[in-house]
Amino acid sequence: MLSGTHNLITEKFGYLFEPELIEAIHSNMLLKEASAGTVLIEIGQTFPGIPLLLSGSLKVFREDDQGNELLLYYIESGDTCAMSLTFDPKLLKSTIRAVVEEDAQFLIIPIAFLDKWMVQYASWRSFIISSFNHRLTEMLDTIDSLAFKQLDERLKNYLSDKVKINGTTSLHLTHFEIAEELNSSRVVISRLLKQLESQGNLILHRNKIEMLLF
DNA sequence: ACATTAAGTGATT
DNA sequence: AATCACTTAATGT
Repeated sequence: MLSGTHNLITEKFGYLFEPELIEAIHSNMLLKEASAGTVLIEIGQTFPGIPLLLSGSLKVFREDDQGNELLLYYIESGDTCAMSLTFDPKLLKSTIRAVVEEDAQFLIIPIAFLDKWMVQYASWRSFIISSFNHRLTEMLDTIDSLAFKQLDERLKNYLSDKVKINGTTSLHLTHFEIAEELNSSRVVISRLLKQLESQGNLILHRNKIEMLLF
């Protein structure tokens, strides 16, 4: 009973879920791992179930009809993906793309249980509701970042998010990669970064940005 | 030494 | 803020 995965689940979710629920998760889940860069789900694909992230982090993208990517939010360990929380199996087509940011371990829980546990476990119900809440708040942040903030503000937010997510101030990124994620162009990003460098916020290297203030 | 790829820059829209 | 055209710098072969 005390397998490694069981402990892992208890460690991440034990403070939230009652033992019976942990037990139920344990006997119905699929444990998966994926390394950085792996595309977990593409737009239009069907979710096999809902994911619970145990370690690592994911980034979630939206894409417009011309194929432009836009970073929506990050998912960290202990989180689930609110976009996958549909109760109607017919609606389980993904409207987003999820890519592994840092090597990740996660559980897949078949959708059937999502519904069942909602009525069975109070802790599950509040977990689902609070992750909706959490995600909605975060989504509002990105919305007003898009609507009201200039690109240099978005870039600053992007960089400090990276520092937070990766737990390091030394970011291994090219200007081109940043431009893609913010849906801008490489030249513009280079100029803004140069500007931030001259303000003493960071130091630029090839393939690397050292963050000083963030 | 040469090729490739990342980053920097002035000019134009 | 984006794009073009070009330069310069870093890195791999």
